[in-house]
Amino acid sequence: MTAKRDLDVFDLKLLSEVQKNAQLSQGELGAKVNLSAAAVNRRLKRLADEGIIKKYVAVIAPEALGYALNIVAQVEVERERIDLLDAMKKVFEACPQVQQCYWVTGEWDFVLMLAVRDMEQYNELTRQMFFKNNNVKRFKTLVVLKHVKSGLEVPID
Amino acid sequence: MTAKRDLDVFDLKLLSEVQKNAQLSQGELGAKVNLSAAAVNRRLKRLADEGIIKKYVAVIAPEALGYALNIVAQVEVERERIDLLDAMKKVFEACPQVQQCYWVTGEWDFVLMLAVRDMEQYNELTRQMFFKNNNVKRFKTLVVLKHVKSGLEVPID
DNA sequence: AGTGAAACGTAAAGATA
DNA sequence: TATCTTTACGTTTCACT
Repeated sequence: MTAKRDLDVFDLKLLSEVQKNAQLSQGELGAKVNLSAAAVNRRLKRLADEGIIKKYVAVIAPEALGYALNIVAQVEVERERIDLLDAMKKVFEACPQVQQCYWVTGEWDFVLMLAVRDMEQYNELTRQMFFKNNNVKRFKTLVVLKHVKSGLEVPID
Repeated sequence: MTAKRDLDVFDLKLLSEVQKNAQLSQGELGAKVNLSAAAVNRRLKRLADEGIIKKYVAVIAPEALGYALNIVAQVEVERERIDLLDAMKKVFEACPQVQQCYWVTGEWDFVLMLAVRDMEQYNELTRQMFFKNNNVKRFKTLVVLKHVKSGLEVPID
């Protein structure tokens, strides 16, 4: 998260590759982008040091762990007092079943993506996070029928 | 995606670690879960072979590439004919700015998470994907003010 | 032309699988 | 033990004097 440098075409190609697949060796990456393994190593290290590569993670199949159900929940709050909002964010953030939570403008205040075992677990979570919280004015549930696309890949032009 | 085996406590701990940080060496992972590096190696390989670990990826800071704006778009379709839906899915899937797309029940048919450079790019995308498509009945835009939480981590009990 | 910074490739050393 | 990563070293390029 340090300097603001311009990324050249090698950096962009490397980022494009590793955000799709971080398992290639630096030698293999080098072959793809026309650089030596050492150059790849230096560039990846630099990109990580600068915070451009935030982390490396394994992506797990949720079904394998019994988390086959995804739900989009939209939440409107009663009052937009900053301390109340912060308290809600903390609750959402701390809940392992909340994979993603966005604070948004528009008709709703929060959009959450949840991964749950089943409807019963979702009902329980709504009780905990929504009904119990008297700053939640209303919420709406959208059940995911199918993942058309899911990832965190950033477009690289 | 082969066998359906029961995951033991070591597997679960390993999955929990690598989905947060896939950069630890197998030796370091072993120290965390009380296993030898070789055992960690065998287990990770097996988890990958079984499709439980789907892939390893680098997570990139979108701002570093000029993608500082996220938008949740909700779409309702005109007709739920399967061929029309499939055509829409293909369009959403193929668009690099669409990070995630879910087919859902309820008030809307699709929920999309977009990463765009600016509002202008979003407007352009709505023209391409929504206005041009006469199976899109209506859509609603929620602009993300803040990422409270974002990831693909599966809860591990 | 001369100097310094940045980045490369090769190759050896060190760490990991 | 084989492979991959990291570092050291000498070389190239380029911007600026």
